Amino acid sequence: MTQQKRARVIFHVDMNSFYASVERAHHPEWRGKPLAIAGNEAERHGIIVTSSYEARRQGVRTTMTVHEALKICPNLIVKPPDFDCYRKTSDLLFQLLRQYTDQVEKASIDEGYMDLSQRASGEHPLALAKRLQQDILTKLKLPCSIGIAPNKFLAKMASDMKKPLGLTVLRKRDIQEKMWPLPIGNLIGVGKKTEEKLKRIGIVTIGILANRDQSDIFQRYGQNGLKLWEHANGIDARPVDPDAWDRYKSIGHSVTLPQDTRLIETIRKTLDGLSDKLEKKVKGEHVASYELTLVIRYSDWKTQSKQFTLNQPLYAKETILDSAWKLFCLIWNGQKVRLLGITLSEFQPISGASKQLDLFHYKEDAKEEHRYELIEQINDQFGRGSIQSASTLLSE
DNA sequence: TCTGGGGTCCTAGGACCC
DNA sequence: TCTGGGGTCCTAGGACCC
Repeated sequence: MTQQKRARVIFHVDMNSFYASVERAHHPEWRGKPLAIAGNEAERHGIIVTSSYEARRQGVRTTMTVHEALKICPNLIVKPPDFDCYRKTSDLLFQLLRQYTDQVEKASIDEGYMDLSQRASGEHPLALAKRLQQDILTKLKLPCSIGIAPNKFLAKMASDMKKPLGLTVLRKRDIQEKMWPLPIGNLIGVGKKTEEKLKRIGIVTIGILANRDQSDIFQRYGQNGLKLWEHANGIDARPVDPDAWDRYKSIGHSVTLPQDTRLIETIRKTLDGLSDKLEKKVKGEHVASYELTLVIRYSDWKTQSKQFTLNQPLYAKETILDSAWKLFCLIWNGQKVRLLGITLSEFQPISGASKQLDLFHYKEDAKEEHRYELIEQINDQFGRGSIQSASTLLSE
C-alpha cells in the first residue's frame, strides 16, 4: 500500500535589491534615497544593475542606461558595484541560513532554498520564516522576502509575490486563486520570447497554460514547454541540493570593450586580461579544465562562439591565452568587435589521484613543455601554422 | 529601449556508424 | 549503383535567470 507522502516545507529566501541594500547598510546617509548600482558609463558598462525601491518608484529599472535613469530620476545616487563586498555579505547570509538547517542550497549570490521538512522543533513554518527574516534584518541590516511552499518552484513564485520584506505561503490549494490569474510573463522561465509565442496561441495567464492539454504543449514547445506546464500546475520534484553551488559546470569571463574595434593589439590585450582573471579563478577552485569556449560579439550584437576540447588540462594563463587566441583567429569575420569572452568547462579536480603533479608550483621548463604539447594539439586539430600566423598578425 | 557580466539548460543540425 | 532509416554524440546558438 502506498503511503501518503507528507508535503515538504521549502523556503525560498530572496534578498530585496541586494546590492543596493548592502551599500545602504554601509552608508546610512543613503537610507530612504533613490540609489542605483551601475558601472562606468564612459567605458560602456553604464547600465543599472539594481536599484533601491525609492528609485524603482520613480521608474528606474534594471538594464536601463545610467543616462536614461538620470533623466527620469535626477536625484539618483549612482554607485559603482563592489562585487567583493557583495560576495562577502552573501557568505555571511548563507552562514546564517545554515544555522537553521544544513539543507540550504545557494541558488545565486542573493537567493537560496531551504528544506525545513525535517525541522526538529514543532514551530510553525510561517513563524519560523518570520524569525529568520527578522534575524537577517537585525544581524545583516538587510531586507528579504521569503516564500514558503511544498516545492522549490512554488517557493520561488511565492517569494516574488510580496516585496520588500514579504512572507508568502503558497500551498497547492492556493495555486488556483493566487497564481493562475497572473499574466503568463510572471511564470519563472517565461521570458520575452516565450511570452510572445504563448500569447499568440491565446495563453495569456498562468491558469490558461495550466489547463491546456499537456501533450499539445509538449509537442509545440518540447521539454521547455513541458516544464512550464508542470510549474503552472505546481508540480516540481527537484530536491534542495546543498552542494549544487560548488559543482561548477563552467567558469567564464567576458568584457565589453570601451569601443568597438578591429585593432589586433587591443583584442590580444583583452584576451590576455581575461586569461589572467580565469587563471586566478581556476586556481582558487583547484580545478583544471578540458574545454574552452571563445565568444565574440560584433557591433551588430551578432554573437559567434567556438568550443575546443583539449586532451591536456588547461589551467595556466599562457595556455588559456594560446587557445583563445587561436580560436579567435579561426572564427573572427574581420568586423568590429564589441565583446570578447572566454569560458572554461569540463573540470577535473587537480588535487585528485589523476594528477600527482602540483600543477601550480611546477618548474618553468615543465610549463613550457606543457604549453608546447598544447600548441601541437591545436595545430593538429586546426592546421599547422595558424598560431604562427596569429603572431604575424599581431606584429603587423 | 543602442543594450553588463556571471551562469544554466535546451535545441537543431551535422557527423558518424550500422 | 546516388540511395533507407535509426541511434548516438558533438557543437553553436538561443533563451532565461540574477
